[in-house]
Amino acid sequence: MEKYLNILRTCPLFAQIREDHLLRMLGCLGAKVVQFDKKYTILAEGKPAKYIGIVLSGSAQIMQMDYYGNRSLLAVSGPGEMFGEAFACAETKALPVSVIAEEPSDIMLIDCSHILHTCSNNCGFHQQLIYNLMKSLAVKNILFHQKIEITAKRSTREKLMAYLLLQAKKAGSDRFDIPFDRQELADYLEVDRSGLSAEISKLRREGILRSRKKHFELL
Amino acid sequence: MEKYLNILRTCPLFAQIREDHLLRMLGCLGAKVVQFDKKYTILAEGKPAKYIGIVLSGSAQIMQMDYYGNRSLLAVSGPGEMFGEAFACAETKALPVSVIAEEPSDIMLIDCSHILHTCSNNCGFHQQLIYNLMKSLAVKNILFHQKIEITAKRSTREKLMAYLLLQAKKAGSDRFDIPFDRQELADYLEVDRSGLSAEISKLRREGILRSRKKHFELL
DNA sequence: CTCTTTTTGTTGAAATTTCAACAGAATTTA
DNA sequence: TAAATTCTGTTGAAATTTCAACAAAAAGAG
Repeated sequence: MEKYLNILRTCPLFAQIREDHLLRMLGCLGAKVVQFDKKYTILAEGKPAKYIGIVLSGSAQIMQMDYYGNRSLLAVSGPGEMFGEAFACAETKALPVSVIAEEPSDIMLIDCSHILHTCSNNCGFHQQLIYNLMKSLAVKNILFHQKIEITAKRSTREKLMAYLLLQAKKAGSDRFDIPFDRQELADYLEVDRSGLSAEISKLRREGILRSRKKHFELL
Repeated sequence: MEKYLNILRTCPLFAQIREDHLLRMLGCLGAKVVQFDKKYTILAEGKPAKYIGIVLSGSAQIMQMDYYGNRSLLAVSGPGEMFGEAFACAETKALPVSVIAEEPSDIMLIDCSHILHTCSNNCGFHQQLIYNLMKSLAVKNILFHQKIEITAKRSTREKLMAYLLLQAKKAGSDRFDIPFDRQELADYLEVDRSGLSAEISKLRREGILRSRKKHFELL
């Protein structure tokens, strides 16, 4: 567990928690670490939503599929980031999403009820954890909000530009890499992949951007 | 303030708070009540996001507009429900949405920093409020999630049916009323109003539903 | 009750998206 | 390195959505 301390320190769930307390706390919470190979399912749709996941290495895609295979990519969590906490905190019966390892990943799983329902030795840590969860959930809300703002646009071009402008702003530069390949970007924007490729080419021809695979430059 | 107690009791922010403590707490939090006429702006896009709003009577629409007037309706809060808490809790600089009174409404506004940063007399209430906020944010996350699940569908018909099926499930009956008029439903589903009307007519002709204004019956 | 305003439904044309199929590039595997 | 697989860009046809304009219905105002 010690080898993960550096990454756990960056996890917002453990903000303001002293490092020497962290290890003991993990024991108290029953945290366990599981390794997943590329494309393996970390949490499966329909299963009880009891776990909070923390990416220790690799990355996790939160996705949803409808009855006829239309994939919707909701978010991607990288090292130090959490997933599943909204469903766990709301004590949802069945998970409406699947979480997939994008690459070989180490994932920490914590049974959320251990955080929500304070243990017998009413340690002050619980209060901090709940505060941290509240903060994280607020931020997640805002991320969802941004996704809605982007996908609410009516055309592929508008969605794409809204997304790229946001990425540029986040990167603080007109040159940046996105974390998606074409299919994933299409799934995130909720559009057709081939139409997305066509639109990117069009923007390139119009001199609005330059791009090569995951790298983009806005001109 | 007393006359609002009945509705405040139903607000998830005050879950598990004893009624006799509630009034004092509201004073401590600097809660104020403001009345808004129909279509008036309760919170304006771009302003600092410091307030949590609670609908005491009437209802509030959370909406967003892009540069060319495409409206997107994110959510509607009715009596006892909160709005703006995600932005306030995340301490967002500028509000990315506007909140509009759908009808004449009484709204309670609470400066969120009074909840987040515990006051000198470190009352146990703060802990409960933060726990309640955490729970509410988790639920809001799930609501956003449902909206994404609906609007991720590719056609007007699929979006509409996904929405109606969810409403039917929520109502526990195939006959139910929706809280939107046609334009609002179109704004929520992120589709064109006239196309939505046409689709509803088509579903009616196909014998899949019956509807009159805001009332729907799935057959 | 009448007049005005708002809401809803219809329509056809224009624009866009989706779909399916394929070819070339890039990457991975053996 | 060669072969196999995955990813990306292209294309044209079919399906859908948006847009604009209008008429009918319903709701609100005086």
